[in-house]
Amino acid sequence: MEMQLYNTLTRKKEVFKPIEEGKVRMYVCGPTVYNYIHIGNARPMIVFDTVRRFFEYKGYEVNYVSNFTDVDDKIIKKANEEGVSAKEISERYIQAVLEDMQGLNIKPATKNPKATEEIDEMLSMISNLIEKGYAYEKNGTVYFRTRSFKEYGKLSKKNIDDLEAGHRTIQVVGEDEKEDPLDFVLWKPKKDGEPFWESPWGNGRPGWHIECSVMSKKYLGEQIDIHAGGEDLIFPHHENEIAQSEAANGKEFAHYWMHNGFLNINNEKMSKSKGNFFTVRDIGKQYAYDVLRFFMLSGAHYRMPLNFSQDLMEAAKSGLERIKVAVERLDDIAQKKNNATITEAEKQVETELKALQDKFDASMADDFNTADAISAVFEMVKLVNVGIRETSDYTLVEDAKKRIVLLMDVLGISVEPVKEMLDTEIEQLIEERQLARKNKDFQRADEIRDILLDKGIVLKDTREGVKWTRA
RNA sequence: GGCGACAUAGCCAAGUGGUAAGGCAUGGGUCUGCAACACCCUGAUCACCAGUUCAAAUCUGGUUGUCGCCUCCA
Repeated sequence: MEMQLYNTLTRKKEVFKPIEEGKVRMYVCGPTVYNYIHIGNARPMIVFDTVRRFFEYKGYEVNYVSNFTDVDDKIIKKANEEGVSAKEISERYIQAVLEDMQGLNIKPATKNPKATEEIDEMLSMISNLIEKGYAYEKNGTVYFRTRSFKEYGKLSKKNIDDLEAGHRTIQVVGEDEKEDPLDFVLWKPKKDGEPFWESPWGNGRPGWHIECSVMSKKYLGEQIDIHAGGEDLIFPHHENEIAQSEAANGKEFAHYWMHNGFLNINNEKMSKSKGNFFTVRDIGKQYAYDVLRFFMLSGAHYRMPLNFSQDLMEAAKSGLERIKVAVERLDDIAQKKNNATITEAEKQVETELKALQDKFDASMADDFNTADAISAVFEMVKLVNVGIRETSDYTLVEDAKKRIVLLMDVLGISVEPVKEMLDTEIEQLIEERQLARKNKDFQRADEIRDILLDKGIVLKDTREGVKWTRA
């Protein structure tokens, strides 16, 4: 199947053609680890993990690299505030990010390089850029000579002269020593109390942009298929990466640039000052992580802005529940292992399920239209709710269930019913209640239901028998 | 000032030339001892104006409105 994805570089949807047949090399800019990640950080993680899962579902082997920026002004600031080392801060939050990602069902990357562990390669690329005349050193700082890279601005579609005009009013430290205000830092000298590494230009640390160029090259090669991140990274981060990598390697860096839209809170940009700043953990206290993931994938196309609110999360929660309940029902019916003849109507259900899976695939293959793909899943749900009965042959039922579970897995959401053993005490109470109901002793039956409710067990008398959930 | 995006039912949202997917909510119904859950059914001519076309939400031009980037930021 041909896959199309929107390439920021060309501002068009393009047919995906991998560098190496059957393989995808993708790099996703990861977080700077100075705090717990917020739900805005979670969007690219979820979106691009889903991109990866779809490629894998289609048989591609994906080499997925995503970095941790573990040396940075914000990390150092936080370390100073707490009176601990920068390393302690970054390690603490890398651990936290990994936990959050696991909660969000984000597949572990093939490699999560850390900037501080790749310093040698950074020095080497910087030296290379200096040798080729693309960079220069002044008082311990190495700058990239922006105008020397002729294609600068090709990703963000910025005119280099407009940029310079815009910058004129902004005085940055070190501005005077730059050859050109547009030049950006590859290596900066250490200040007191900052972590540093030795370099030919004195002790210091790398600039932000060079990290990704280096880590991408080391783990994926000089040319990669997809480079992804939030849309705010287009300029200057990704523009600078292109300049560095293409100047150093002499070939096109990434074929496809993918960017996700921003997440807003109640239609406003999330910021600490507005008090609408939520970490993934904050939300996790109120909603299951899969609800957040479902919300991100169903609420809007990945390139569009996505609004976050309590109401929208509630809607996502209800919608996901609908899918889960349908799968649970199929699972219950399948357990019965009915052997029955498959009716014409049921054959039709199978045919339509197959068609809906094709619809799902087509939507995903069209620039990862997850919202549209999810609508196909909902159509499957309705189809099986109506078309599959208690007495249906179990092979049919299992097939239907597997299909829905599979597609939801592509989206990184597990809808497989979780089988939990009830405590024997609770089990006995439920049995006793069933007996009471049978004898029409409804007073006792309700009493038992209340007892269980106190323990957080909600009973549901469904057509398939008594079910329970934890409140 | 430069670059760009968006405007579809109460809400979210898909759809880029052939006559409006899906979800949430609402209302109606089925099931049930009751309740809860669940399930089924239920709604829009697509910001506005002009144009192209046999045909436009979908293309072109304009208007209005909302938003993003241009500075650390997913």
